Amino acid sequence: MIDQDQNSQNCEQCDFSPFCIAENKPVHWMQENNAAAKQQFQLKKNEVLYFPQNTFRNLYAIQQGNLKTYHIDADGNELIKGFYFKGDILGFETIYSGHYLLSAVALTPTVVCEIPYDNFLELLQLNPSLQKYVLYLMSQQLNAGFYLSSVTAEQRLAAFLIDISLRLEPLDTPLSYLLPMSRQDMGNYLRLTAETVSRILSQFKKNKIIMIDNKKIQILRLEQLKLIADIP
Amino acid sequence: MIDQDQNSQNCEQCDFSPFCIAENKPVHWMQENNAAAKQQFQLKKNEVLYFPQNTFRNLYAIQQGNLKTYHIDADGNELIKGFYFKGDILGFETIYSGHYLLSAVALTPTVVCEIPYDNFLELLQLNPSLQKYVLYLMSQQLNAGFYLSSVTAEQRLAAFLIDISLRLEPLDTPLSYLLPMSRQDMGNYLRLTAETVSRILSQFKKNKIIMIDNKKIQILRLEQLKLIADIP
DNA sequence: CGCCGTATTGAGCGCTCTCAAGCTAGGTGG
DNA sequence: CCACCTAGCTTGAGAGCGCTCAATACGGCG
Repeated sequence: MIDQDQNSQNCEQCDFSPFCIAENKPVHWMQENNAAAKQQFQLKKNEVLYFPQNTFRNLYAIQQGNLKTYHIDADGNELIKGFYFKGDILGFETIYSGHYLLSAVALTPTVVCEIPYDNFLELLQLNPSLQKYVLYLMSQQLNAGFYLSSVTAEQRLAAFLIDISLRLEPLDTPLSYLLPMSRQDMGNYLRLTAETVSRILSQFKKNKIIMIDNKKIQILRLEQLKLIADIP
Repeated sequence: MIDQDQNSQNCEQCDFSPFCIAENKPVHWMQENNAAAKQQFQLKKNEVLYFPQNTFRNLYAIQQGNLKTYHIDADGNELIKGFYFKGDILGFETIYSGHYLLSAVALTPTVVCEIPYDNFLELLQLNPSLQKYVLYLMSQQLNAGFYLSSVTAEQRLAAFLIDISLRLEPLDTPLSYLLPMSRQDMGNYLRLTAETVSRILSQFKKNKIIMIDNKKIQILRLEQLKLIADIP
């Protein structure tokens, strides 16, 4: 829970304020919770938002920060299903199963707004433009990680760097940003080992396609990277 | 276009009859098209439903048959994004981009019903239970092919065989069905070559985990297959 | 400043790919 | 009806990409 001022400040910029701000009177959940801040959570790095097998009740809108969703396979490998950044909605994939199939964990300090699914449905019914937006978001998530089907490690990693650059907020320079996840996380998402990720990043750096120093990265030759990634 | 009798016969069993049958009077599209059959298409094997870059206007409900969606990468490889069977809806992933990003092709003789997206939105707004069902379907598609993140070829193929068995209609015997796609298609979906698919199927057969004769397959030891696939 | 998780780099191995040669099944035409 | 024909499937041998294991370097945080 965070203080009211910080909350309302954030909410004005949030695409999902209709879910949180009491403009939409008919939602009984709003009436029971006269302060929207009550639905907001702050997560520290590595803190868990939900576990698999938790009963599905809420979607989560990311106000600030970054999360990953993953599950652990029989051999103990962490298989990352997706990364979620500011403005993304978490939990759509859970609707059909009724419980969370994955764990969701904060990669950095993160603020999320909890949206009870029942209210979500109600609000969609009342608000056609919001409904259209949600279909848009879900459609976008259906296309997430399309590059995972690429054959080589280089292709997938190149496409990944471009994907992240479009979804994260840039630093000072265009196409420069901070990777919120570890090499291991990148590998667990791209089906590569951390070593392979590191090796290919070094190779991109050597070829002056990117500048990289630990988490800080800048794409120097976007066209070249797109060529490798096989993205138009 | 097919004859009225055959059409209405099919529609009664279809979850999406609300989109097609004139029970829902307010949809002006229904009023302009007094015969639902006009929206139905028959596709022969290998016939194309839509191409990439075609403007997105319609969703497609599969009445009968099987399709694949794919795109061709820079090296000419066909990368298959998904297989779609009877009862599935095609086109959700296209909502956000405004045009079809993939090609959709029939694997076998197929019947689809065309659902104009504008009418779809209208109908969702009028029909809360349908809206819930659509969210359910999209959520399901978000989880499709979760096993593609598995590491080994055996894992992915084992999971694939189980997935398909659950989505296709069984033949005479439980867990026996006809694979609607080629070895090459399976490989293009699972990121394997046709040779590797063939080799592993032969190996499963040798180990009496499955019975397989060309397209006809029967799962003999489901538990064993689940173990390999790392599925609970 | 020292610790420990994370990242980098190297050497060797193995799974899957490539290339190639038979084999099978289903469709076509004589 | 059967011989052919072709696309798809199977199987084998060898090569290469990415993995495993290992050692070193870095960097964030106490």
